[in-house]
Amino acid sequence: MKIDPTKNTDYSAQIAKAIRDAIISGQLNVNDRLPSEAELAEQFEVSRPTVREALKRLAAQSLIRTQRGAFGGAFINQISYEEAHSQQITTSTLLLSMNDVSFDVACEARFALERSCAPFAAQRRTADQLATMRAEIHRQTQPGLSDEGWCASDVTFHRALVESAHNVILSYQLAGAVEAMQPLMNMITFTARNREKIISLHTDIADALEQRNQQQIEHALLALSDYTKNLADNVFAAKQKFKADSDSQKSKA
Amino acid sequence: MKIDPTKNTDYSAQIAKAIRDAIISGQLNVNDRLPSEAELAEQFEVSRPTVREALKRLAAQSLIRTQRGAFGGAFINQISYEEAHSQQITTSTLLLSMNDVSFDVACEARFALERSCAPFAAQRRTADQLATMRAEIHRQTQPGLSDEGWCASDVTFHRALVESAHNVILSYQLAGAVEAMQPLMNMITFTARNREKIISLHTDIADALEQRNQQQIEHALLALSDYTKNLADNVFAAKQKFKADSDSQKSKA
DNA sequence: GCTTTTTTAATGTCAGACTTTTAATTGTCT
DNA sequence: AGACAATTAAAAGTCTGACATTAAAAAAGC
Repeated sequence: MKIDPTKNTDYSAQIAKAIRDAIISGQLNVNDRLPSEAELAEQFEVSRPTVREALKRLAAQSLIRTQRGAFGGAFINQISYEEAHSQQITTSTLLLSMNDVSFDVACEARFALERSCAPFAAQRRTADQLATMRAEIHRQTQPGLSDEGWCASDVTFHRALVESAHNVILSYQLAGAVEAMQPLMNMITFTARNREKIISLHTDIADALEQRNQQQIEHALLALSDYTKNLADNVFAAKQKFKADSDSQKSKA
Repeated sequence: MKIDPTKNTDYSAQIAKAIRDAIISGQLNVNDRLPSEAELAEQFEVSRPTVREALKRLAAQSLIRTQRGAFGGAFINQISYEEAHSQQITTSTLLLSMNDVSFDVACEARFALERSCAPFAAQRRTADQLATMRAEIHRQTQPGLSDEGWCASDVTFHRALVESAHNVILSYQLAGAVEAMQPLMNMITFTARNREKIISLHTDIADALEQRNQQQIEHALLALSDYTKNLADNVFAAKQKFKADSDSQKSKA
């Protein structure tokens, strides 16, 4: 592994790439120890701070972990679902917030993805997940529930649905997608009447799941998607109207 | 923004987190310039190398880009779909390779996710995507096609299907998931007869899409999933048998 | 007014030192 | 011999101060 001084990227970026490639290609295995920073510096013919910058880049992607002290060093990290998940959420959240994705598109994607676990959820759901969903529906009916509490309960409900498919990959992908879209979803405040409607759709989903009726789950999810989109459209239209009104007020004054 | 010297994490990690949080919460906007490394060092009361390590962590996540020269510095990066996509693939690929996920689970997830775009694909597909799919099917019928060529064509085919849903979020999420699972898929080598069957299923999908028949698309995808799972089971069973045979050979000798 | 040169402010890199942490080793006592 | 304490060494973490390289802005020259 060598670096190219003529390339116009940082040494630290090149070194990070070299090590990353070695990990991905399997030359370095989980829990292997990298050479010490001093040794790496010698190997790559750069200074220790440069090596350290490279290692920090890898640490930021959870590719390595470091340990101080004798027999410490940098070790190849076994990436866990949790870590991968949280990284994915950070990335997706930023992507959405920085590229002003329309609510409709996000909402459509969110429920479409969730729909993909319906056939397996219908087959494999356990009493456990069903109980969680019923409990969350009950929480949602409480009149004093705050907006944050409502949203949190919503996430728990939908996560239970996803989990009931009993497929770790699906759970990982969907949980990431759903959670990343949460900030967008939070832009809507739900009135008591809105909540009532959503609770009824949630109940439909839970009932369908209990009866292992795939089609009905999908149908309810689609309805939920449409209803949420509609709600959002109204919210944004109202905002637009408010803005227009205040503008005309200003021009009068 | 200050850091806590009593905490037992690195200063560079703490600084990176502080800046990351400021970006996510919207205190720092796209294309804003961070203070220079020297100024940050002063603000956080650490040395410049420490600040640099923090910045490299952020750069590894494409949260910032740096520019040299006068009036250069670190700027908040607008993360693009492409970048987010490639990051996601790296993460997911590593996750899969390090946690020996069973082929069945991955395969199931892959086609299930793809299924989620069926209703929109049926509605919104254009001649463009259909043409791409037909072209790839044609390529797949060529007898001299290598294994790599086959897989590449497969990816292009399925990506066209996903794109035909015309939903950027779905495209982003699905492309990431599908691509991450490609290494697993590549573990199977397809015989001429296998290919024939898959081509016929691909044709079913393209036909269904042309007729805008959602149900048929989903049906074909499910069939493809089952067929692929079956193939994989046979491949692994054969490997197992081979291993058992060679083991008994050894014990005889 | 346009081009060229100079300045300047920033990142990129280096060398060397010191601090802190941590595990292995060695030593000591029971 | 085994348990506990002191020592040692190797490693990351941090700091200081310097120099190299870039690139934009400002100044100089035409």
